[in-house]
Amino acid sequence: MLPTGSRLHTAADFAAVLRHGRRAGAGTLVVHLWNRAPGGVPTGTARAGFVVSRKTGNSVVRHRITRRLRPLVRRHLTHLPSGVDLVVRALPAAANASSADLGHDLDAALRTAARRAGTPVGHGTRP
RNA sequence: CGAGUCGGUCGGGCGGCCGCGUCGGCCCGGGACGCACCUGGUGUGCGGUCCGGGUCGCCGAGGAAAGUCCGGGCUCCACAGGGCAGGGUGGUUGCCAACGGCAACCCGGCGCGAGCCGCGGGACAGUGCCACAGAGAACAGACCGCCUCCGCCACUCCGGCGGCGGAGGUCAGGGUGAAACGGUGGUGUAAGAGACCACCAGCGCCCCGGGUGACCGGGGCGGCUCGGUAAACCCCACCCGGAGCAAGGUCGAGAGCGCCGGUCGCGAGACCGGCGUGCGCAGGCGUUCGAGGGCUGCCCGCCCGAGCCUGCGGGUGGACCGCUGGAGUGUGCCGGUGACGGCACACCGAGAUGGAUGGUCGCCGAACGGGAGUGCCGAGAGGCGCCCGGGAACAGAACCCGGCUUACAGACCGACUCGUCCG
RNA sequence: UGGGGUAUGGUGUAAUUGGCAACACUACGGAUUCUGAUUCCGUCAUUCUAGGUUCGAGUCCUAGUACCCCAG
Repeated sequence: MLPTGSRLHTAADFAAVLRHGRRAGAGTLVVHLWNRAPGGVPTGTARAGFVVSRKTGNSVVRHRITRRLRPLVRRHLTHLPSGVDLVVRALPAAANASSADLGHDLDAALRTAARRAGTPVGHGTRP
């Protein structure tokens, strides 16, 4: 589990990011990126949340996807500017994707989303 | 050795790096509180408490955590009672907190057997249904056949015999069907038939014996045979309040309203702070005539009772408790055929909240697939061994238990049955 | 968490008390035509799965699978 300050907590948080954020997809997942404070007022650290639909698989499959995504997202979270919310939505194809696949797709999706949002995003150090 | 039955246990292991949650210890910082001290500052120290951070340590998914099919605990709402309706269960005796669960036994069916399977009460309380086929299907029926009698015709070795038609008798035989006035043998008869007899099967009643009981064994009598379906309606016996941890509780916030104080204003009033209550508007029904609620539906009766219902708008939508120590787990002894019960000792084994219990890498690794073949056993098939590949099933706590059902790669242990061979 | 519903040819729907699974469209094959369209004929079902009751199950019972809906 990510630290409390780095997580999205309520349905309203998720709805705001999915509604207003920039979207970018890559193979197994879709990334939504939204800056809560565009004026530049720092409102805390970057936060992240995960969405895995029931169509993806049963509970074991869904939980495994979240567990694999969590450390991948954690690496990016420290490089995101404060006030940025991130929602990672896993597609059914993620059910039988390895961690390397997910990490590759996450990097690509984050790059395009950040370019569209005009937010500078530092690259996570990937092996 | 092969084939199989039942019960039980486990359900990948080790390590490196990174990471998460609860609880506890230590350290640091902060908030309010209490106490103490003085140089009387919103100061310093101490104490417990709350929050945040760091660090160390313990522990951290399952046999089904699943489906949510039953039964309970817990919480709230309730509850004088009666009748009808509704739902559930269905051999007997036990076990259990309870159950639709479990055990043993009975009955029926299957299997050579160990064993397995069964919604397994009632069809003389009543109603309904039994298609098609078939002559006839529910207090049945004469199509073919068999037999008797009558009429006509033909043949005749004069004894009869055959054909057609009609009137009857008959269910033995054929054929239909899931099911056809019980089966075999005889007596009897024109031919037949429980019409009669013997044995057997089955039904009902009675008696004796065994068993707590379901039921079993034996004997006698009776009428002579009397279908199936209740997972069709139904009858009988027994059981059944409702909702659910988003239950429910504590604290905080809150719009509106009321009161008090302060500031501004000549004033109406506006703003700020504190306290209390817990919102406003519209419509309908109702407080003697009783709305509404009370074991869900209906009726009778009884009780509570001043609010209730609908629509529109607004506020809060936070934290904590409940939350894990329980019909708990393990071992031993005792009672019981067993389910289970009793006693003693030991142990604490997850508590998340967009939701932790992991991510990644390396090594070892069962099933399984392929190969070399002849190292060992064997007549052979094959087995053990060797090499390569391969890499672990079903599945994730969400208040907690007892079951049931369903999914599941495999491994191991115990008891037993059948077959073959050897002694 | 609680409750309800559906599943039948490729698709959309029928099937009285249990008794021959029906209709329309599509697809395919054939006929008609010089060739097409139209028309006509024919073919296409494990009634979601497994088990049971019954002589007999789409229908009744039990268990499961998939999908959909409602309330908080």
